Amino acid sequence: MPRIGMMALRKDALVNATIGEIGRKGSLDVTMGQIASAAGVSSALAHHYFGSKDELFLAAMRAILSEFGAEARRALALAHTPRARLSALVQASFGGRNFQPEVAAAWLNFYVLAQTQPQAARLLRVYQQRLVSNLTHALRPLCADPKGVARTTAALIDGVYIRHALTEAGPPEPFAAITTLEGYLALATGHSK
Amino acid sequence: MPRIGMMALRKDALVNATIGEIGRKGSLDVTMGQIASAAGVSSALAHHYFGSKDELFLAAMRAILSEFGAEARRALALAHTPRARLSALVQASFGGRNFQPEVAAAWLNFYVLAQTQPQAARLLRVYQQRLVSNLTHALRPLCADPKGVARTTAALIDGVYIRHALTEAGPPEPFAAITTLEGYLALATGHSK
DNA sequence: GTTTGTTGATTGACCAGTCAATTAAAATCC
DNA sequence: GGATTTTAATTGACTGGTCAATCAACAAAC
Repeated sequence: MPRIGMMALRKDALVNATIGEIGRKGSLDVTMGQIASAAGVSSALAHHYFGSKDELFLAAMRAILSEFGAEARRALALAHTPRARLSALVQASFGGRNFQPEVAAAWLNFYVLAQTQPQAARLLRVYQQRLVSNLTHALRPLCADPKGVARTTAALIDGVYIRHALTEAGPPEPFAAITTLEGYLALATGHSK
Repeated sequence: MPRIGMMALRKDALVNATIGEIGRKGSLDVTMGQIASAAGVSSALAHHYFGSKDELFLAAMRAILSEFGAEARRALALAHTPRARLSALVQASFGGRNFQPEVAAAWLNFYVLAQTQPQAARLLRVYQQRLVSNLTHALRPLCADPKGVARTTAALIDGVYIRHALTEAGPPEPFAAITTLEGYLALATGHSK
């Protein structure tokens, strides 16, 4: 079996399995064994590659965060006006794999993890600061208090996102979430999408 | 030792200890032993009165929810205009024991519990529906889309609340939170506080 | 023959829930 | 009012099970 280059493959599979299992179970109370067998390997291998459960969780969190970051950058690149950049950020928050129920549930659990794990807290702070900073930048030409509106927008995104994670609806339904955010932004900037 | 009437006393102490320990630890990963000794009793007694850890958690959740409900009712009773009722609901959300860091942290964890425990999910749904319904009622004479604004307001409350729980600030600082909410409501209704 | 990948078996700790036993207040009876 | 029976309160000790982490060993590619 030992073809070389398995490491990256297995790490990926384990990270995805971690997100999946946390999402499915809706809790951080998943065992290394469950994660490992969801990834098709033994629990010993998960320890071999990640060292500890905490580090595996952090890796999963980093994966989600960087996936969101990539999506945000992609959407921002296509938007050429400040107003369009706002909508791009909203769409990135509520689109793609980021809005699938299991990922949303995992995200909620990472919020909890951040209360115990300093590293998780750091990751979350970076994400939040980047989002607020992006929003502020886009809002600067559009309203009088860009920073305040950006903070409110970020909080609203979190709130809507969490409500979505809780009402474990079957199919992801981002329209309502996006509409809510666009409604607020139209109000706060005076510019509709 | 067996003075009668201990039951209510001990149940209260255990429920408060549960909230306290979950808040302190920032996670549902607290043992019956920790909770019990924080309440000054043995873990066997906690089981004796509550039967299981799940039921103790549910009791703690009910305590938080009903405390919030009481505060909301009290604040609503003092408000005699729709606009004042809105502010009363905001103040109840961000005031009192409800906004103390440990309670906020516990609240966040109950969100997670609601993904596993059907009863916890039910409690949370009831709270959310009541809040949206109260907000809608107050908003009806103030704006064109009371239900939509109510839902947005509820999501914003959740988002702001959770950000507060995460940035484990030392002293509770409700002013910023209330200002954020009042800012949105002024925008959405055209009426400042 | 060395490196990389992989696992089964094991360990050590921890924990929810149970139980039998103990205490002393309260209720009932004479 | 004293004796005794019931009942509430309380705990220490125990159990069955779970799980993260370790380790020694094996397999196959290089």
